[in-house]
Amino acid sequence: MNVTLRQLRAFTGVYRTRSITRAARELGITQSATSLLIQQLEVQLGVKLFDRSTRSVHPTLAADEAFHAAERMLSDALGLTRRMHDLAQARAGRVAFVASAGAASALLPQILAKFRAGHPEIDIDMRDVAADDLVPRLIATDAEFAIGSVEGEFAEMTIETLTRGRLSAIGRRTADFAARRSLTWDELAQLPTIAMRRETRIRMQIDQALGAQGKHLAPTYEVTLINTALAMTAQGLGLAILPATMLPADQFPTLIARPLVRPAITRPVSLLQRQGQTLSPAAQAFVTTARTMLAERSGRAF
Amino acid sequence: MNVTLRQLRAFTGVYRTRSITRAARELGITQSATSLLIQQLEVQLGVKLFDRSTRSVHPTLAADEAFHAAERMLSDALGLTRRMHDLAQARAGRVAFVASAGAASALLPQILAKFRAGHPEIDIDMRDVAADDLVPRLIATDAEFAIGSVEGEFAEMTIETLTRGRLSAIGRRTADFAARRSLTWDELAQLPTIAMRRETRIRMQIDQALGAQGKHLAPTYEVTLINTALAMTAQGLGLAILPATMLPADQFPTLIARPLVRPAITRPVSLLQRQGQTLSPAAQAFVTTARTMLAERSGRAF
DNA sequence: TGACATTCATAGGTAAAGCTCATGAATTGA
DNA sequence: TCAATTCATGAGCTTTACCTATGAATGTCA
Repeated sequence: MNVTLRQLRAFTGVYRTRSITRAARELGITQSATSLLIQQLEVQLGVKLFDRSTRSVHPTLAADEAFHAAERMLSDALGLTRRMHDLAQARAGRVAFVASAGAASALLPQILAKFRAGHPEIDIDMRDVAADDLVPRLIATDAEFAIGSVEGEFAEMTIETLTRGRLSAIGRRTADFAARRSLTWDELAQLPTIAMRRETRIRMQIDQALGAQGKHLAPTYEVTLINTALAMTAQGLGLAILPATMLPADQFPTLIARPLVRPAITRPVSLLQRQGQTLSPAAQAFVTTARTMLAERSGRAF
Repeated sequence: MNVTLRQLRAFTGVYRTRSITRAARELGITQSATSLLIQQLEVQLGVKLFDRSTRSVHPTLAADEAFHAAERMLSDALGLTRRMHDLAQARAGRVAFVASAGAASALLPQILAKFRAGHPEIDIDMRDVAADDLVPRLIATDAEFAIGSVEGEFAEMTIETLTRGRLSAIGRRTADFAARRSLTWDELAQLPTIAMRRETRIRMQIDQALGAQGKHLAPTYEVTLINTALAMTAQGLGLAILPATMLPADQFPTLIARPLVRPAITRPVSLLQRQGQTLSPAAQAFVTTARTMLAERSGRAF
């Protein structure tokens, strides 16, 4: 056998109280059990720890030395359990994840704000990357999950769609535009539009979906950055063609989104995890927050 | 229940080897026992520590954190047992004791040298005090024992006589003097003598013992320090009247001691301990050394 | 692709440990 | 001197710990 924390607890108790009986009361066990624990420890360590008469208990010099080590181990044990419980309840910890640039700019700020409010002690490490890098970065780094738009399947990955962003026309809140419930792509052809460049993921998906229907998008402006498109829209240069999820409402309060139909094109916002790896409690809490917020958002019409 | 060191040992084993089976082998228990220990620990801490499939074991982030704390506790435990075993075997530690000035100067140097040779890692704290202070200092300080000449009994003290120093005449190794086996006090009266002053313990004992026989000591010289007496003797000024134990043979190689008889007066060299207090292993070892060396010495004729 | 080997989890039984209760011995204090 | 307190010990019971055996899943190699 070996030294146990029980024995050390009994030992520090007796050392501090100078009494087996009192220590036993503290520990919630009987005096005889405590007596035995001390005897065991003495055998383990090969040292007499207390000079005991039938009436009194006096620590030896060895006990003086052992006391500090014992206290340290016990407080380590307590610290460990406390820390782990904090982690378990997401009162502490760290969330590291990957987010595609689009999600990071439009969706995540609100989620982060809400999560922080509920879990102020949790460190957040968000790595925003280009869409193509989402999965590679999740695989290669210590990120626990990824949020972004991906198509298809990946080996060793779980993919869960959190919400779908409908491809929408985003424009200023004019009476005319606000009255519309949706626009068709054909209607859009008559209007000045701002779309992403052909190299971007979003644009590629649009071209492909429209092409399948024999249609074709001829935007007035083509840009690389989402924010540029939105800023131009806010200036009244045209309607931005983007997933509604990519409109940060607080940043562009004058803009509203109306879904594009015929065909309706949707892009998933997905949560990716490594298969067989449980998320840390902190990450779980974060994902839960994200799920609920995005589910609410899905309920609303874009 | 609570976290146990067993569980932590299993945990660090599995963490390092990434395998329950291998860890079990290391620990010398079965795979199932190890599996259970990990499960228990997870329950205790409220955290999942490993992502386990039927084939593999991967530490979680919580495990990464817990690992360091666990290792520290285990190495503390090992350090504690090692340190205590060292203490137990007197391979380490500290001996604090009180010695009367006489013992400290004549008897203890050799004992210290021998002890140090056998126990080089033990710190020695010898407090040399006047004879009257021997017991008070033992009571008041953390000294574990005292060595010196005491008469009578003391409450709460164990007294063990290690050797007895016969009151002797100490003189130069002349053919004449060396031939003598002993001297009587009456013979001494004819010779030049060097004795301690009347205030000293030794002298008081001499005067008392002689007085009981109607005799009287009239020394040629009276000094306070033993060393002075010996130095004077070495110069041939007379015979020093001292316990034979107080002649450090190596310091005064020219001097020899011959017992004084009619009456023979002896002074004990005693070991004093607090009753009911066990000595530390280091102190025990020291006392053993002292006992054997002084016993040998008693065997020799002074 | 299918047989095999490896690995982890679980269940049942047994050995060991841990605890309580009861009792005894020593010491303190009234 | 008697009562009260305190520690140690032994008997008996309960809980824990462990091992063996077995099952389920997964990776491996022909």
